Amino acid sequence: MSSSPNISFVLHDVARLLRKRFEQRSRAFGLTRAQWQVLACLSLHEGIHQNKLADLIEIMPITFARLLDKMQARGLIERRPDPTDRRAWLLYLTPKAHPIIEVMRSNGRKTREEAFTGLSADAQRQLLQTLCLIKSNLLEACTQPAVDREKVHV
Amino acid sequence: MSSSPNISFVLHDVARLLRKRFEQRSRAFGLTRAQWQVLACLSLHEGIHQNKLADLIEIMPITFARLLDKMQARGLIERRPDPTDRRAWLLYLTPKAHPIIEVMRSNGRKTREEAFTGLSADAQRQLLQTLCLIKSNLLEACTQPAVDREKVHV
DNA sequence: TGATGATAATAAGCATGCTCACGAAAGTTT
DNA sequence: AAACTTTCGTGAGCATGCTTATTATCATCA
Repeated sequence: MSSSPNISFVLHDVARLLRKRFEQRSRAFGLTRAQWQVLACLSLHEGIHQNKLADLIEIMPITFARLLDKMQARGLIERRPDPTDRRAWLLYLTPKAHPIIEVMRSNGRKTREEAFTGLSADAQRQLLQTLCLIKSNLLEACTQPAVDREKVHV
Repeated sequence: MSSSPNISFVLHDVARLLRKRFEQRSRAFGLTRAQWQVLACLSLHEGIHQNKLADLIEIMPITFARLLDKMQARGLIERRPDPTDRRAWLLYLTPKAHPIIEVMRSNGRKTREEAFTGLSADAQRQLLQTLCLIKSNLLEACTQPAVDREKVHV
C-alpha cells in the first residue's frame, strides 16, 4: 500500500477534492456540486418527471427530493403537478436559474482545467472511457446481492 | 453532455458507487469505507498521532475525530495519551480489529474485481497513474484562493 | 517570566449520500 | 368492483464530508 496506493481510495480522494475545489469557487453563489449537476441536467430536459431525473443522475429518489426542496426554496427550480398523474411532479428551471448556469459552467471548466493540468487530450479521453466502463460495471454489480461468488451457484 | 458525459461527474459517480458496493458487502460487519480506510492505514502505522493520521488520509481533523469516536465506541481502536503532549492522542488497533481487517481486505479486493472487470492490468496502472496526477493537481489547487486567474497577476 | 502565537482536538451546523419505512395514487388481476 | 401489486414522493435516521469557531496546551520571543 505504501509502495502503490490503492486505486479505490485515490479515486475517492479525487472525487472529494474535485467537489471541494468546485465549491470553493462557487461559494459566492451558494451552489453546491450536486445542485449544479441538477441544474445542468435539467437545462437539457425541462419538464421531466422528478423520478426520471433522479434516474438520470443516478441518485436515490429521497436524496433527490431533498436536494430539490432546497433548490425550490432558493427559487432555482419549480415543481409543477403532472396533470395525468397526481403522484408526480414535473420539473422546470426558473428564469433566475439561467444566468447562474452560465457562471457554474464556467466554474466547472476552470476546475477541470486545474485538475487535468499535465494530462494530454488523449489521456483525458482514455480516462473518461475507463471511468465509464467502471461505472457500468458497478451499476451492474450494485443490483446483485453482495455475497461471495464462491458460495453461489447460479 | 448527452454526447460526452462530463468527466468530473462520472468520476464522482464511480467513487460513490465504489463506496456503495463496498458497503453492501461489509454491512454484516457494520464497517464503512471510511472506517476501513482508517483501519488499513493504522495497521501500517500503529502508535501514530491522531493529527498525523488525519494528514495521511487527507481529511479534516474534525471529520477524523468523529470517525474515531465511533470506532472507539465499537472497540476497534484505542486512543492513548501522548506522554509528551497533553493535547495529543496516539492511536492503536485493538486485538478485536485484526481479524476484521482481513475480512475487509478481502471485501475490498472483491469490490475492485467487480469494478475493474474488462480492464487490462496496463489500463489499471494507467488509471492509477492518471488519478495520482489529478489528485496532486487538486491538492495544490485547493491551497490557493479560488479566484479567476484572469483577474490575478502573480 | 509573561505575553503572543501556533497547534491538537473538538463543537456546532450544514450538505449529500444511503437504508428502511410509509402513505397516496395508479395499474393489474380476478 | 375489489383486492393485490407497483410506483411516486417523502419522513426518519445515520455516516461522512466540509467550514467556522473554541478550548487547552505547547512553543517562542520579548
